[in-house]
Amino acid sequence: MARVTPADLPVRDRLLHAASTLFAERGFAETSIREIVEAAGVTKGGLYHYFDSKDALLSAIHDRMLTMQIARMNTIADATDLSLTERLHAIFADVVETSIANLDDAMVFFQSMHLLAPEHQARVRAERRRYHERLRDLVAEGQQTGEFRDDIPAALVIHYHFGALHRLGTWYRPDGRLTAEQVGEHFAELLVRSLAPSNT
Amino acid sequence: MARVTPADLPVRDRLLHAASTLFAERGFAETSIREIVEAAGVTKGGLYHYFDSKDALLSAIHDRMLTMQIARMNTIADATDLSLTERLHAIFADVVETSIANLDDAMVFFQSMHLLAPEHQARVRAERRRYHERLRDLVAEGQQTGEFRDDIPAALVIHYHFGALHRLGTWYRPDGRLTAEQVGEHFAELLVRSLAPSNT
Amino acid sequence: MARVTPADLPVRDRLLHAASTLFAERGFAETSIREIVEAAGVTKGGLYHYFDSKDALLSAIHDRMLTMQIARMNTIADATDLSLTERLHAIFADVVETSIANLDDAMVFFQSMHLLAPEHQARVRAERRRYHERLRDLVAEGQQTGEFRDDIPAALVIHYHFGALHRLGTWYRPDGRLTAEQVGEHFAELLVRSLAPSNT
Amino acid sequence: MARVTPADLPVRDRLLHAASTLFAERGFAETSIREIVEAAGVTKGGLYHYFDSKDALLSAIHDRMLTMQIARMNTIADATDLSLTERLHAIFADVVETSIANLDDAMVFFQSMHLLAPEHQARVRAERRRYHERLRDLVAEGQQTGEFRDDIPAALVIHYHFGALHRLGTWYRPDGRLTAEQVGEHFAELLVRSLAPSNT
DNA sequence: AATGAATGAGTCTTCATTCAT
DNA sequence: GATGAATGAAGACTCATTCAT
Repeated sequence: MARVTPADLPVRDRLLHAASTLFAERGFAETSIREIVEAAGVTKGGLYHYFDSKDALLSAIHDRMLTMQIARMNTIADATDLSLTERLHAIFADVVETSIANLDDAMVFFQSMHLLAPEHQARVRAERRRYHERLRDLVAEGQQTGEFRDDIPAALVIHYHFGALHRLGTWYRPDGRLTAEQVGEHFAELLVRSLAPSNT
Repeated sequence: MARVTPADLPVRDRLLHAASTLFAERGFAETSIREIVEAAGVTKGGLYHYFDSKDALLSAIHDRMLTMQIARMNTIADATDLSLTERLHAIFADVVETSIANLDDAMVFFQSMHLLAPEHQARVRAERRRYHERLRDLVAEGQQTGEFRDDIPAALVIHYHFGALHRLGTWYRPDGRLTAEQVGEHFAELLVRSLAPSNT
Repeated sequence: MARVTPADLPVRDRLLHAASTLFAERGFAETSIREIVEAAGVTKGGLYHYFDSKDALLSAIHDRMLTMQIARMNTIADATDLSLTERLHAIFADVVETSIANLDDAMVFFQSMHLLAPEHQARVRAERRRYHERLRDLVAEGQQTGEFRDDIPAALVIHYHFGALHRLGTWYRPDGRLTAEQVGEHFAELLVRSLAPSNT
Repeated sequence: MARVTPADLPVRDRLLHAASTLFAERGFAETSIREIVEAAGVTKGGLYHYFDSKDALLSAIHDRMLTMQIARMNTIADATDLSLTERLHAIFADVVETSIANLDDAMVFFQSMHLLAPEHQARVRAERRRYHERLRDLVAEGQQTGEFRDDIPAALVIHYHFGALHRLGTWYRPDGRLTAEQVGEHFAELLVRSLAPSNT
């Protein structure tokens, strides 16, 4: 009877919350529909009333994250009154903070893209690619202006630093020493410093 | 009848190779024993003659990677004639290169530690922790000597940069523009530069 | 498509009936889940909707018998207006009759206690032991009053006569010469006569 | 490496001994060939050199018991210088003692006749039937002479008392209070007393 | 005589999903 | 909107047996 999910939320949200928690904890394939409905305090039939399939649950979690991340990134990237360094710093610190704030969703998002149903996966991958490309372009722009070192391909730089983000869930603990803000600040610092042109 | 695995290897090696490829491609849970034995050109019973369980297959892959990585890292870390920067650079470039050289094994290793059978997992995690701690200590040492910036916790620095390593498999393609050596060099460069003390 | 089981019973009962028949006929280990569901006219998934495992099916059959036998025995044993001889006679005749009336269940019960899951087995054995002890005490009491011969240990006497009961299924045929009542009467007669004190 | 079987016996006997012990302990179906060869300190191929199949092992155990029991019973039954009561007493005491002396074989013999391969089973059943019929005839003869009560069918009497024999293995312990001789004596006593004509 | 690698049919069980109510 | 009984395909694993050496 243990309810890991707030009982006052609408049924659909309870299901999403339970699914996100369980997928993050043990993985998508290792979580059964039975476990999700039990955690959400709903029956099997109930789940299928709101979601077409187990895949649909996963898709919903992805959509939620993707929409939010794209919007926030674009907002900051559009702030042309800031330097490229400042914008990269702000974007990365922000995505780290919001990922920690929604750690279950974020980990599901980062680690199970390949499990999405093919057609949904294509869409998510496309939007994700655009996200990365926009960041890559910021880096490339800085490399042309001399603000950033230019001896490392911009795309690789983005891959590199987003790797760190994707693994947050394996070591970050909300009750640990560091706040989300601090981690965001540290990560962003490492990112921009790694792009500093050599002194010579 | 499609054989994705060299037919001249001993059966046990064919199985390990097939398992590694498939686990890396679609994940452990998403790969069935049937798929593995078909890829290896062996029967189901044959697999269970060499491995006690699907978990044992995963464990064998982990052991192979773990042993190699620890040995290589220690060798370089012990080279006290090199500066800390040089050693960190060499270690990271090396682990990147060897991970790319054994990309399937490496991705399985990095992404499915949590799926290992409990007792095996404990052992792997312990050795992995020692590995990280040794690297963290190198960073901390450099922070004390002033060789590295000291405003970011050493442990977080290690988590950060190994995140990039863990995600290699999601974007690196052997037939792409960059060789393993180049990626190793770039990654190591980003790592050591990110630790450069501020100029002020 | 051969249905050996009444089609009008609830699914759970059909499964129990089919399992009992097959376990009695060929043994627990020699009966497959597939055979049970085919005999019950149900699908495999259906069985697992009602029973957690093949063991659970066996346990359910045991519980049914155990509960009935204990209740009936206690009722008769409590009838202190009857002599010990009369009570032993009545108890044994009754258990023989009810075992024949539920011959499949009874044979499964008597012959496969050792196959029960450990924790269930412990409970069943404990209750069975109390059952035997109560009967043994009736015999011992009669040995002290002189109603029964006292040159043979009471516990051995019970083991002896219940052996006969346990093997009923190997020779009794409902369509044979003897009714359940007759067998019960004969068995009880042999039991009480074997306890008669010697004439000297 | 635990060898439960005397190492100095010929291989064939080691295998029979190991099989008998394991079949008696956990049942035929629950014992695997692997367990037998490990207990006997032999390889799988070795077993199949001496026995055609798992069934053949079981058959060999049955043959051993059957041959012995028939011979001993006939010897005593032929002793026409003894009364029917004396002969029945002697036969039953003897079969109890020899069953205890070879308890594993005996339990396998009594409890797994139905698992024999069909053609072997037919032969064993036929011989077993003759064995029972000869005993039944002794009882019937005594019923005609008035030495035994005649209100209970002779065949049922035999079924009854051999039931006790078949269950010996479930409660008899070699290290318990009673010797094989004592149990044989007690059992035979219960048998002949149960056949005593009524006093009236 | 003996080995042990290899087979393949068969076992129990899980699970996402459907549908009559 | 919601239930939960029922489905059937698929899963990991076991095991008696064979056969080249």
